[in-house]
Formats: sequence, C-alpha cells, structure tokens
Amino acid sequence: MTETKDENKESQILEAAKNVFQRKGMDGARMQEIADEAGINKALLHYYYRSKQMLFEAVFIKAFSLLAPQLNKVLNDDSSIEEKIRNFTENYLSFIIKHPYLPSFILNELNRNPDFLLKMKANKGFPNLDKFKKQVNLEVEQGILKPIKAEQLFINIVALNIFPFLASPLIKAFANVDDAAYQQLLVDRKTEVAIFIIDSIKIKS
Amino acid sequence: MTETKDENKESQILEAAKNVFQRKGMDGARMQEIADEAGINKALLHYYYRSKQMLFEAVFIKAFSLLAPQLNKVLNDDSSIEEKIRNFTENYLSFIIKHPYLPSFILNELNRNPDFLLKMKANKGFPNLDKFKKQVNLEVEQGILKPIKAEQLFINIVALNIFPFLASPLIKAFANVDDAAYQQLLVDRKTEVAIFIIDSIKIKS
DNA sequence: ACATTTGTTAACCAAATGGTTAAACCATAC
DNA sequence: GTATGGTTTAACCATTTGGTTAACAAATGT
Repeated sequence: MTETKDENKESQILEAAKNVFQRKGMDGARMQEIADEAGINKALLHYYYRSKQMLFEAVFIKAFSLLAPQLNKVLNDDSSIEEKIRNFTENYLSFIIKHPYLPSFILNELNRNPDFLLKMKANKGFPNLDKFKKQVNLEVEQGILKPIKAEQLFINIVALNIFPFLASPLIKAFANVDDAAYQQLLVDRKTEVAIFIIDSIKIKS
Repeated sequence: MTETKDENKESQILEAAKNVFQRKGMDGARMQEIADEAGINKALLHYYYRSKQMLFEAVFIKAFSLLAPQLNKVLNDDSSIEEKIRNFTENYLSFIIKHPYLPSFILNELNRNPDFLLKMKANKGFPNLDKFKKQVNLEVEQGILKPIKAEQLFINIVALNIFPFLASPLIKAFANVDDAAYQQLLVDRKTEVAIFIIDSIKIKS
C-alpha cells in the first residue's frame, strides 16, 4: 500500500514489523500480526530474524539511524546558530511530518531500555554537541546571543520541534481542534518555532 | 518505602499497580509483578479490581486527575500571561520532578488509546484553553505581546516544560551529562524556561 | 537429469499469562 | 461458641504467544 514494492522478503518483513512495532510498541506487538501484515507465515519471520527481540532491534536501529544523522548534520555544519535553528526546524519538522510515529516510538523504547543507547553511541554519526556548544558559547561572548547554556538551548530546540508529535491526542483535546486543524498547526510551526526561538535568544542590534 | 503506610489494601494495590504500570506500560506490566510489589496474592488483585484493564484504568484516571487540574488552575486564574508562564513553569516543573514517570506514562497510553480522552473530557475540570486564548489575543492587541496564536504558545509552554522528562535518556546521551548533571539542568529550567518564553513573546517597553 | 541449498508452510510445543475456583481464614454479631 | 460475612490463598484452567520441527517447494549448481 505504501512503498517497498517487493524487492526482497527481508525488507518487506522489516516494513511490516516497523508498522506494527510503531503502533503497538515492543510489548504490544505480536509476531503473528507482523506476519499477517507482511503476508507471510509466522515461521518465516523466525527464519529471517531469529527472534522477536532481534527483529525489534533491526527495526529500532533502522529508525534511529534515520533520525539521528540528520540531527548531527545540522549541528555540525558551518552556519551560525541562528541559521542552524532555522534549518533544523524546517528540515526536522518536514521529516517528522512524514514519519509521525518515529519520535514516540524511539523515545518510548529508549525509556524502556536505556542500554540501547550504549550500542548506538558506538556508531560513529552518533549526535554530538561539542561543536554546537563551542559555537553557542562563542556567540554569547560576541554579544550575538543572550547568555544561555548550550544544553538548555538544545533541549529547547528539540522540545519545540518534537513534542507536538508526542502529545498530539492530548493537545488536540485541550485545544479543541480537529485533525485537519492540528495538521495545519504543525505546518505553521515550520516557521513559527524558529521565530519563537530566535526572538528569545538573539540580541537585537 | 514511599508513602501509603497500610491504610487499606485497595490503595496499597493501586500504589503498586501505579509503579509497575508506569515502569512497564499497560502491555508490559504483569499482574503477578503487581501482586508481588503489593505483597499479596494475584487472586486478590482480581478480587478488588476485576480485570487488568479495570485496574489499569483506575491507575490511569488517578494519574490524569493529578496532572490535569493543576494545568487548568494556572490557565484559568486571573494573572497576566507573563505571570501564568512563570507560575506554570515553576509549579509544573516542581511537580513533575517529584513524579518523573507521569508524563511519559500518560502520553504513551493516550497514544495507544486516544478514546480514553473522551471519558476524560466528560469530567469537569478537564483543561480548557478558552480563557487563555482570549487573554493572549487581548494582550497581543494591547501591544504587550508579539503576535502569536494562543494554541502555538500553549504548545510551546507545555513542550518546554514536559519534554525533558520524555526524552531524558536521549538527551543525557547527546549532551553527554550524567544523572546528577541532568537533574541540575532540570532544576535550572524552573526559572530558565519562563525567561526563555517571555523573552521571546514580550514586547520590550 | 539430479543433488544441494534456500525459501516457505502447517502443525506442533512449552512457557507465560490473565483469570477462576474452592477452600481456608478471620473478624464481628448473635 | 458458632454462624455469617468479607478477605486471602494455593491450585487450577484456558488461551495466547514466541518459537520449533519436519516436510515440502523452488531455485541453483553441476
């Protein structure tokens, strides 16, 4: 129905597993349901991926590898902090709007099992704040930015971008908006969020 | 170990259930584990709360009822938007630091089953943005605040306050800080977040 | 042609799990 | 004391679930 026509069974299974795991989480997912969604026999799952745990890890690592490098890319390019914020907000929101379950999936499973991160950290391409930190400190000294700790700024940027995807049912209920209106709010945020952050931290000249 | 000495079995069970459900989620939780944590027989769980589903709903509703009214209180008092932001940030962060699993638990389970919100919405005391919206619009007209939609501002406030509790393992890994340092970051946010928001939206005189 | 490896399936299995039952326990009332 | 009602437990049950097996089909190599 979506993509991955039929290349090979392996990625066809992975696609089905991704859908089920992201909907139900590791604990809620059933191997039978994944098999059904992939249109194959349950035993075949175990033929390709030995166990539920291994299938899950394959899905998780793929999802994480999709999300993390983008973050890294923006953090480590040569633009100013202001540009970084604009780029990140624009790119990341566009990306997540296409994969709305990703953030929730990844954060949940990391909470469930933080040790995962140890495996991930080994990979190079694992996001790293060093350059961003130096840059923030420098721009603060130069009087471009108001004093703020790089870590706090980083949390704020990520929070403003990702949170609406973690809490959509709740926000929809509180703000009394329907799906279409919420979708529009999200699109608006592609520019709104960057403005919001920059207005907060930039010293006007 | 914590509170609820021994009042009655019912709340003793609820306390144990809360702990297990918040750690493991509905799907990951086991009735046996809840029974063990409550120091009772598994059959007794079913004696007090007929099924896992009912026990879960009792826990969930209690958690939600703890979180929601606070939000409502701040939104609907008579202070200015600026004061509301300060109050909310200060109060909510203090509260959540004491119950760090709550946000993750509630958001997860709502994503898993958004229909829950219909039940919740029936309760009076369910948070409502009407007053907040009017107030934002008014202060924008009066030139106190820069133009911003109330919904977006609301999302931003909640995101900045809650997100660090949803993503703690991830942020710790990215920012390379240990538990103690992270705890300190959270405490700092009690004032930092309010400043960050107000700097962004307030028109300087 | 045929042997060998790879892919696929239906049937099966053992463990885990939510839930039930029937008996025991223990207060309080008579 | 013992009848009565709620409380608690050990043992049990049916179903679900992850995983295996053994047979079969389809490629692939020779």
